[in-house]
Amino acid sequence: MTKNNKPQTIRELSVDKILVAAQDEFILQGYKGATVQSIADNAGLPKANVLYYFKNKENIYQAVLEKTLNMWDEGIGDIMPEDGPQLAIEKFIRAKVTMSFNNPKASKIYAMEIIQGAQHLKDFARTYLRQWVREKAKVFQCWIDNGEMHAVDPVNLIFLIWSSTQHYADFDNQILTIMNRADYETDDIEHVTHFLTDIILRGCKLKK
Amino acid sequence: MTKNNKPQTIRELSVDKILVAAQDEFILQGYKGATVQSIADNAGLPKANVLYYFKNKENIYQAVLEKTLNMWDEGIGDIMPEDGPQLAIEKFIRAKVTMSFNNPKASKIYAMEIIQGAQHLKDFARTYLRQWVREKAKVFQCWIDNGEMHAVDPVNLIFLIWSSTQHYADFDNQILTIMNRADYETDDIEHVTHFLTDIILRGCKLKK
DNA sequence: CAAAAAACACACCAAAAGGTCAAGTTTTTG
DNA sequence: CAAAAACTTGACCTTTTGGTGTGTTTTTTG
Repeated sequence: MTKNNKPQTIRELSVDKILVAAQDEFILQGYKGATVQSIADNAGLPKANVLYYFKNKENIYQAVLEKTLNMWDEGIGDIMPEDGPQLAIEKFIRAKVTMSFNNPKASKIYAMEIIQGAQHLKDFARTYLRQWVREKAKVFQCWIDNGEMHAVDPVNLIFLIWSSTQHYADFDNQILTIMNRADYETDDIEHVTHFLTDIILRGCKLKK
Repeated sequence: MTKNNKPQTIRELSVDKILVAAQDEFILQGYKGATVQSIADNAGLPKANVLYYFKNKENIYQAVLEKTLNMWDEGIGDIMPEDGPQLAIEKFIRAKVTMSFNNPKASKIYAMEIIQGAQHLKDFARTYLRQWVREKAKVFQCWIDNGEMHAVDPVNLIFLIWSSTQHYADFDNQILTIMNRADYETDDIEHVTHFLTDIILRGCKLKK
């Protein structure tokens, strides 16, 4: 990972501005609805300049998707056999909740892509994900076989944790409306993490 | 509800064909990306004919949204005080899971609308939802106060049930890919319902 | 400091798409 | 059965938009 803190080239700086603007635009308008002009405006660049850095709209979107997937990958945490089921589940939930609150946009881009049939997602993402779930499900299965954990379907457990955590990112508008609030606050991360951990751990008989 | 079984007018027939085609198109392409031409093609009508029944694209989308919301409303089941927490939660989960499997498209349309900021949703829908959650949360709170149920945050419990059930509709592509299957089967409804009910009921200390 | 490379930006084009029109045809109705 | 109402449809217009071409300016480099 190139993580030079500040001294960015002019290219890196522009590309970054474009990607940030593009993410917003793609979320708000969808792939087809997003216009290069609008991305350019929000990035503070003329359209031709945007198309100087990215050959075409598809390329911009691919770059946004890639950035999103990297973020997902980094933020997912891990499920390690040595942690044991209780700690592993808690860590996993905490990682996902934190990511949902800190980076809702990444979650939304990804969600829309999947809902719409993953038309732009390369195969590697699909197979990679399947691999990931298989692997982690196996870890849960071990715990179950060892009697460290109640026998719940591991794959559906992963789905449950994904869905319940990502919901706070993808549906933030609806949640805030329902709770009659303008924005999330930092406390919310802890509160939601605690709520979900409590229910799911007890659901797995890992807590009284 | 006008539920004449067969003798539909030519108008009802055409409107229906258009709405079915439009739903698919809006899911696949998003609002801006959907084209009236494509909707017309999939409905088997010329474009001008589609625009004879609906003044413009926005109206088509509003009609699709309305149909979706009605479906949601009918399928949501209810949370009735007299059922008690255990039965009520089970009924609620079953209703939502069933709807997710039987009508994933409605869920997707709704999800996309919310993710994108509910730009086309009338206010009444937002306030209605808030009202609904408030009301049901109050029922849960009563059960908690009466000691019929462990003290879990009712609003987040509703979110948990929504998210975990709708996930099977919105992300069906991803789930099927991961499970290496082509389609859902009828058994899946029962399996998922049982899985979620089991974990969530135990999470609420309503089951051993 | 000059030449080369990178970045910038105006003007333009062709295709796509929303929507209108007007002239038809079919169905309903009195 | 005739008039009216409902429906159908190809042609057309206008706006939007992705993308290009060309020339200019800025930055880097030897």
